[in-house]
Amino acid sequence: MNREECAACEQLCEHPHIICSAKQQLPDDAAIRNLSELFKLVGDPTRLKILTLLQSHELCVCDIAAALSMGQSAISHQLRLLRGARLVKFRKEGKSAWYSLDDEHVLRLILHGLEHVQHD
Amino acid sequence: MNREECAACEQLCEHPHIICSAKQQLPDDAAIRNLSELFKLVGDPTRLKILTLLQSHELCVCDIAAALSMGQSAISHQLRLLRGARLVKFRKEGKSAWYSLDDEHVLRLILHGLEHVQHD
DNA sequence: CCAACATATGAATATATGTTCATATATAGG
DNA sequence: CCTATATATGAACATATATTCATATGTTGG
Repeated sequence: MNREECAACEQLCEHPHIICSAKQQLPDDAAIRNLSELFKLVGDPTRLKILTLLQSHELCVCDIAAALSMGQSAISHQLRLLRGARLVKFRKEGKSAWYSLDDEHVLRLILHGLEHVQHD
Repeated sequence: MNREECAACEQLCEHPHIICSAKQQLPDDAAIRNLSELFKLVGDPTRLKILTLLQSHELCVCDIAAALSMGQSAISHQLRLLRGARLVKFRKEGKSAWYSLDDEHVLRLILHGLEHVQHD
């Protein structure tokens, strides 16, 4: 246990031991930031639907918009966020942009969460 | 493939087949809502830290606040959200409230996400 | 009963976020 | 070239959200 880290605890509350041992379980700041950003991205109904739509075929923007009955612009904005986090990738073909999942990891995460939601 | 569902597609865009087959992969609305709420809850740095803090010991509110260097009120508000989604439970003992994870599922989901974040 | 303490909660505030609208860019067809 | 189409993007707006402050509730010890 780190002495300096505990110094603050002892003045502020009653269980410095517990606090310090719990703190060691915390991932570092970068991991927390990245992880919460990942979950936040998947934590929006529109983006969640986009990702599950893409689970087997690539789709172009207008197809996604039509499938979700939403405007093209809204979808495009969300795709930008997903692209930025490398959750989706795309290829251009003529006027169209075909989007697909960038790795299967995310889909597994979603399916994992789905089990959780459907089981309880 | 559902005829009625496809009717709209055919007027609006170019690939009705793809759209309709992609749509079938979508979980129902309730699942999407629950799933995105779950991910949204975990998609906040403070709540993510709270949940990982709790992964092995129960903790009282002031310990969590001290461990995260945050105000008691902020933690209490977040715990309420986590409680509402049954991600944490608590027991009262005298003046203190001891919080713990309500099931291990969530923790596994978080660790799963952590792999994703740390691997790329 | 009173003071000290732990927690909960409502109101207020600042910030983040999702969608829409208008428009820009780029490509294909005539 | 000019038009139609697909996509991207900036600005604006409405809504959601996280934290803080003040305060309420409930418990313990004197």
